[in-house]
Amino acid sequence: MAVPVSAARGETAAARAFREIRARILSGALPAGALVLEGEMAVALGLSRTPVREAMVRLADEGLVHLRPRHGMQVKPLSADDMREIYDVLTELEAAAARRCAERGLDAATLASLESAVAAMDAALARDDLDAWADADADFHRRLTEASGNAMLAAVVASFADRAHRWRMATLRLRPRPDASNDDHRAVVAAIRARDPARAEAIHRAHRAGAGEMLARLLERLAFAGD
Amino acid sequence: MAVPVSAARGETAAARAFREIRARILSGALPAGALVLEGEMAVALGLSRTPVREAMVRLADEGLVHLRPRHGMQVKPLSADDMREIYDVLTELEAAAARRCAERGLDAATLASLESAVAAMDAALARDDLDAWADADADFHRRLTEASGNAMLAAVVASFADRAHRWRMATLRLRPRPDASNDDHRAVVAAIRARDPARAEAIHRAHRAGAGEMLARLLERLAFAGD
DNA sequence: GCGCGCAACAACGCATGCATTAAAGTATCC
DNA sequence: GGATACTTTAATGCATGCGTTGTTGCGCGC
Repeated sequence: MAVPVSAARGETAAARAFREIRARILSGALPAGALVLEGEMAVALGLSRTPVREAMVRLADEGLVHLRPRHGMQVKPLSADDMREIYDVLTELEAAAARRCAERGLDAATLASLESAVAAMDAALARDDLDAWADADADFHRRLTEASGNAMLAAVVASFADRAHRWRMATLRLRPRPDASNDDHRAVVAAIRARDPARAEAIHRAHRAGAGEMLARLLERLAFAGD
Repeated sequence: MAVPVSAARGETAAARAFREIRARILSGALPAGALVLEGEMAVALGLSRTPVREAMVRLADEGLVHLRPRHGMQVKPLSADDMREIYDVLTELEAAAARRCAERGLDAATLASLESAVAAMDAALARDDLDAWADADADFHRRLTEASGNAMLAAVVASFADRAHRWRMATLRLRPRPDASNDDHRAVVAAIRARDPARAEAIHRAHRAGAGEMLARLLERLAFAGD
């Protein structure tokens, strides 16, 4: 069973370890709090400890895990407060991205790509496919930040979205139907198209802040129920 | 000469390598564009390649260097546009931090620590000690973001401040005397003390945006002059 | 019966060696 | 004379081994 998982040609073992461990965390295969030893993961991936160790260091740097010498890598449990911190950062940076898009003005192709992402969200919701909706939603946010023209901002947002990803997925079916989200996104795109920076920023800020607070409260309820 | 530089007790070799290489980059001892092989750095630090390699991976993740297999680690040259991207992120996040400080209200000790940082900037400027001024300035920004109550935001800001650090230092004596900076900081602290979030955010935003644009233009002039 | 100390074990952190591979230099052919 | 192919060299990426260190379990003493 030490089959190298989907061995991409030319990919280094370290990159593969990073990608694979990250995927297992984001998918929930490695649940929050899980302790994984270097040796275990090395065997599981069919590699030696060296590339696995490198991957763990990178994941720790990105905030997904915590390294506890002699105890292994621990998948970081996220508290409601952590979620608020993450969403505060996302709110500020994405709202700024929306404003920048409206200021710069986007070309027709980029605008169309944003609108098609919203359309995908609508379609997913219409058929009650929440997983597809979440994918389309993440896609929209990614395209928006990339369209801002600031690649470093987009990278930070992507990293923070990663950290929150597990919990967004875990609460996907516990939260109200996200019809309002689709409306918000549509309004943001409209504001960008209308070259109205203040409106684009305000709508997106309210959207993210609201979503963050909702998730944080949901986590608080879950933690309470779990006790 | 393979003397382990300031070997802190209990610090792992990898941590030491990371800290030392980072320090050399920030201080300019390793100039932008410099190519350093794993083996060279390992000898220079009196370590083996393994911890050095780990440090290089981390530095690459943090955006300070670029890994070019067979060519070594290259200290990232920063363009004026890179500087604008960095400062845009800093502007958004620090302005948010200032707002949050004013919203939450800071205890007397934290407010005093911010004011003492401004006082240190004043004192440094009064004796024309620009290096001390830059240290005090960095200290102020660090304390402000940490006081925001959002540790993740503070960590991102610190990371981006690192990336810009080399160029701030390089242009320290080419820019106008930063008297206005001190005034801005004083005004931000006053707004926080007065619990005026909008004013705290607006002042700090203008401060960072102005500084970023000045630095970016300075870099453009330098690049032009360097050709 | 409880607490403290010691010993065995296991994971880690690092060094080292090896195979791979890309780059550079050289020689040969056109 | 120039270009191409081959050889050589060297840096990398990874595996492995060893010393260190922290932990856990057991035994002994109180």
